[in-house]
Amino acid sequence: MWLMDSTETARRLEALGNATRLEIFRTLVRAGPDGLPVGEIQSRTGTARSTLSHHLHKLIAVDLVRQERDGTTLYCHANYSEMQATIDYLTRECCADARGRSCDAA
Amino acid sequence: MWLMDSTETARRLEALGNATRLEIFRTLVRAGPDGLPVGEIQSRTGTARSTLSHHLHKLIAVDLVRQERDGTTLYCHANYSEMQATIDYLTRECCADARGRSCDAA
DNA sequence: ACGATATTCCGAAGAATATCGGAATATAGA
DNA sequence: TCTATATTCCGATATTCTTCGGAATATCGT
Repeated sequence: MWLMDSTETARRLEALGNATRLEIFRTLVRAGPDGLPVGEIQSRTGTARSTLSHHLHKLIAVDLVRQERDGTTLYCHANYSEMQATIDYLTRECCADARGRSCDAA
Repeated sequence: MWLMDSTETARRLEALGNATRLEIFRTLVRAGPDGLPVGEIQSRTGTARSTLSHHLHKLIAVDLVRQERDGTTLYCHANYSEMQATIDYLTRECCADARGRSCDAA
């Protein structure tokens, strides 16, 4: 099993650490594996098209979102497994002390 | 049980979404509940004092870190329960689709 | 090829961030 | 009170981010 490193995690948290992008990502996650066209994200979140494109690219750059073209429309999907890997990192590295005691067990 | 909201989560992810701050936070988490003096974090992470102070305040502002004075030294502690609440938010809102299916179950 | 639709790229303005060295502040001990 | 130590605040710079409107690009159906 591949374990994420600190730098990559920071890059992903930075990507999610913006209210607009977190909302975009949540929208994609809720949409399920089939994803959503960019235009649909646009109308659901009310983000300007160019701004949305910019934010999507930030999420794509850290592999939390993927795009797939179908004709003229681009479908965006949340990358569930990479998101899970990120959460796993946080649980493992940011939630347990040196003795491996988890913070929710305290 | 209090559930975090999207805005607060974004603010926390932004705080952790910087390689230097993530390293600082990890250092505090590993140190355990007793925490560490600022000077100790400084020598462990090699961050310049003023920079470290700046970053610590960002973490404190989102309640992921707490400080407590003992004489001339300030002890910093990771706030485990708020970190856990943040991870819970991610698991709940960013890792399960509309039917509540979790991404690690896929 | 043309028109309609979907999306991205360009350029730009303003705001926020990361980082540092050095000055200022607070506390303890002699 | 004086000195030493611990930490924060100040000011400054270079970089990056957010956001937008409009132009450019890609694809489809006719």
